[in-house]
Amino acid sequence: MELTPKADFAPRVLNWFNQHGRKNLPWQQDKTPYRVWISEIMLQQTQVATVIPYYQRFMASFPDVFALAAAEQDDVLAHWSGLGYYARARNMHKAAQQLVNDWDGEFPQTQEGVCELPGIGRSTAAAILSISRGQQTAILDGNVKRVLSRYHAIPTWPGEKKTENAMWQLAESYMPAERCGDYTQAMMDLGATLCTRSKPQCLLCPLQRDCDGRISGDPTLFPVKKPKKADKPVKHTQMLVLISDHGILLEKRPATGIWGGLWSLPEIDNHADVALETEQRFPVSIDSVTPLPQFRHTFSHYHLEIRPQRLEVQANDTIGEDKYQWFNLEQALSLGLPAPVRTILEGLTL
DNA sequence: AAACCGGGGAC
DNA sequence: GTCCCAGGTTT
Repeated sequence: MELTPKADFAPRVLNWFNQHGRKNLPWQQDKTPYRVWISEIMLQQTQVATVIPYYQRFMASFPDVFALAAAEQDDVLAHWSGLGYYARARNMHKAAQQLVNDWDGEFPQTQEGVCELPGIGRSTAAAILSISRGQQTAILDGNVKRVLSRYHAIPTWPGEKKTENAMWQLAESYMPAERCGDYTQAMMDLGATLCTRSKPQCLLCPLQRDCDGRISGDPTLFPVKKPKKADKPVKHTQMLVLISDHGILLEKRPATGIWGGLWSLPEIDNHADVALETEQRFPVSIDSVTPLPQFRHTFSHYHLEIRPQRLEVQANDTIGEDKYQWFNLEQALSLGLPAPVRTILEGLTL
């Protein structure tokens, strides 16, 4: 995919930011890497209005990376309580300790370095470095993806690797050499306030005159939706867990096809009567039948709903066909088993 | 209920 | 490297 940058992009965005951008949010004062970092993590998951009080409480308790690193995890999580995504708070806490231990509490100077910290990827690293240090590193968050996919009427889903790569290239080519932090902030503001998912305000947009998405007549066609993955068909089966004095009965699968050559449990049609079918197929006498919990196993192109049935039986030590064999549980678990079969056997209490 | 979200982690 | 998930929110 090839996308050609257009002229005069950043100046228009920056000029719009001068007039309409937000400049008085708490994290826009004293823009240290630490303060910008915390704000970016909070803003990844939550809107500005909600974040503000959380941010202020957080900064009051953990004013710098040393305070955060020294804090108890429970205390950090308490300050996060209500924001959700607690893994991000745990990552932040871990990253703070990494910064103190490995970097004397200073953020690395390179994007790659910042990306080493847990919870910080390429885009968040770029936001931190551009806003706090004025470095020329481009972000590509949801806002920027929306702006770029509309401005260029990008016809493919941004989740595709090649689309995403092309968008990163565009993002970097538009990042100016001056006012890098303002530009990053401007792009986020543009996406959040004008170029919104629905009802974009094109008439107020500094990019309207050559925005291919607007010119197409319907900017909300972009970014194009994720292709509906024709949801996988669901198949159903019953697996027989025959248990006798000789162990558990396994069936060797044919060499080719699904689970080729593996030892599996005998299967019967989902609607078949378990006792009837079992007595027809196997020379056994059934003492009891117990349904085990049903569960789903997913393959690349379908789901398999498995209903395991446990049967206590009396039987001879051989079934009469080579492909069937009794194994004790330990032997069975040492075999090559399909994952769902292993799951069933591991959950068995004999 | 369906899309979306950045990063982590499995493969 | 690539794909998919966890754990949420917004539309």
